[in-house]
Amino acid sequence: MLDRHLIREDPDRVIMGVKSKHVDADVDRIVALDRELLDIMKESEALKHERNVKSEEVGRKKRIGENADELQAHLKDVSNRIKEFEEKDKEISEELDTLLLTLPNLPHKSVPVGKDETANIVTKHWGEVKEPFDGLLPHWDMGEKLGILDLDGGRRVSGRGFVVFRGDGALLCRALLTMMIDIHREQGYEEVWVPFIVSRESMTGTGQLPKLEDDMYHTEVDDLFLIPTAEVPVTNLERDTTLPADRLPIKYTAYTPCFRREAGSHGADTRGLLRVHQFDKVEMVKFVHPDSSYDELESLTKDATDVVEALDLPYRIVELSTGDLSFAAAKCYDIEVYAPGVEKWLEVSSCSNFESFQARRANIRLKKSPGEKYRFVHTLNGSGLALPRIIATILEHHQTPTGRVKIPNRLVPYMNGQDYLG
RNA sequence: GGAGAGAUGCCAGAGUGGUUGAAUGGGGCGGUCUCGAAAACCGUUGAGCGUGCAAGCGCUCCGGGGGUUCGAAUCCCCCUCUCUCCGCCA
Repeated sequence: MLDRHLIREDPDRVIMGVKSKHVDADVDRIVALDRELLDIMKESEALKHERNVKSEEVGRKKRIGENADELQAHLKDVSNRIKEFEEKDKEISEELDTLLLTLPNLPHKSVPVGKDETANIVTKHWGEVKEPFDGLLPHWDMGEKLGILDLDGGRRVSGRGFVVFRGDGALLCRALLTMMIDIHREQGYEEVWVPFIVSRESMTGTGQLPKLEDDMYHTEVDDLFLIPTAEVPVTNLERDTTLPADRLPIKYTAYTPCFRREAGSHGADTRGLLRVHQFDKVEMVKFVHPDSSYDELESLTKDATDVVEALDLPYRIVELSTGDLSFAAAKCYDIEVYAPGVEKWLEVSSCSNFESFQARRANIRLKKSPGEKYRFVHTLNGSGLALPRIIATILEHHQTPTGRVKIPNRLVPYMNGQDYLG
């Protein structure tokens, strides 16, 4: 949600921002409704003032036994007019609120302007991209060969886009999750374990709804949603709270499965582990003081890349352009690892600053000191990391010409001491 | 799923139609006292919106929504949540 003052005072900036994200939203209509609402409010407040003052007079007269019939009749009329204004107010507010939810966050001024991902900027490279050797298998073949990945099993149980890990593959999942969480705990995050199914309010609070409803798994009878990311339950942990500045930053990390219908995405990029309907992920979420959120974004990104480095995987950081930025984000870095089997950079983490966009929707305020104007905290989150593509990359990057897969040193203790698969 | 009880300010807890935005206590903050601290005493302490350079003024908010009334924290209806008991169950 954007600040109504901003929309009121600088509609051009909002229009430009919305356009740069390729979102179709009627800002002019919003500005007009906002104005209309203000006018209604002023008139109706004047009437309410009259009602309050004169009602008190009625009370006073009655107490001393005076007749107040005439005054009461007049006030009846005032009350009816107030009611009319309130009906109008309600009608317009509803339309305005609906429209406000369709407005995306505005990109930060540092974000490269561009129409899509071709305008993204690579800001950092780390590690050596591996030249594919003869016989290097893509992860789906390697996984099946090692007996740790069962794509048919997933299909049989749930359908296309679901996978099963077996034996050391399942162990690898647990090992990765535990290692990641341990790293984040060392970095100062509190580990939380949260519900995987959430209410409509929570989905709206972080901005998935109303826009992305088709991408969610939804339980009809209870109107609950399977989470697409831990961002949703963890950010909503602080919904409707006021946080004192000295408690910030608050840093949470959580493992959750993630459920995505991925409506409409089929084809080349969906093979093997590249795009699945259910996957596991460790997430970091931060609630920070609005003045320091961009510093916090840098450290969040660093916290995510620490994990990639612990896994000895080459990566690059991509700064997303305005056209590639998600609905709620003001700025975002993607972390991509290179998988030599599929010869692709795979996105394994998105680290975003949402500024006050989510906090305003979810009503997460900053406790103000006396005399200060009230503000919302800033929220950020980043994956640290998403499992399937990390596993795919491990199976490809750490694959040896002898047909085995080397376990990164840091992960070995979590694999019960095992240093190779196969 | 059934029965009952409840939801008030940072917390506890009064308040059943007319100076109640809200008693009282605790906590927080400021002060007096003290070398300092504690104790004691005094003062202060909710939020949002609108308007204004500001001081201020106005409106709204006692879980949420609707209703009755000149006037509602207080009366009526619906919903949500919490607690207790019963049932069911991993």
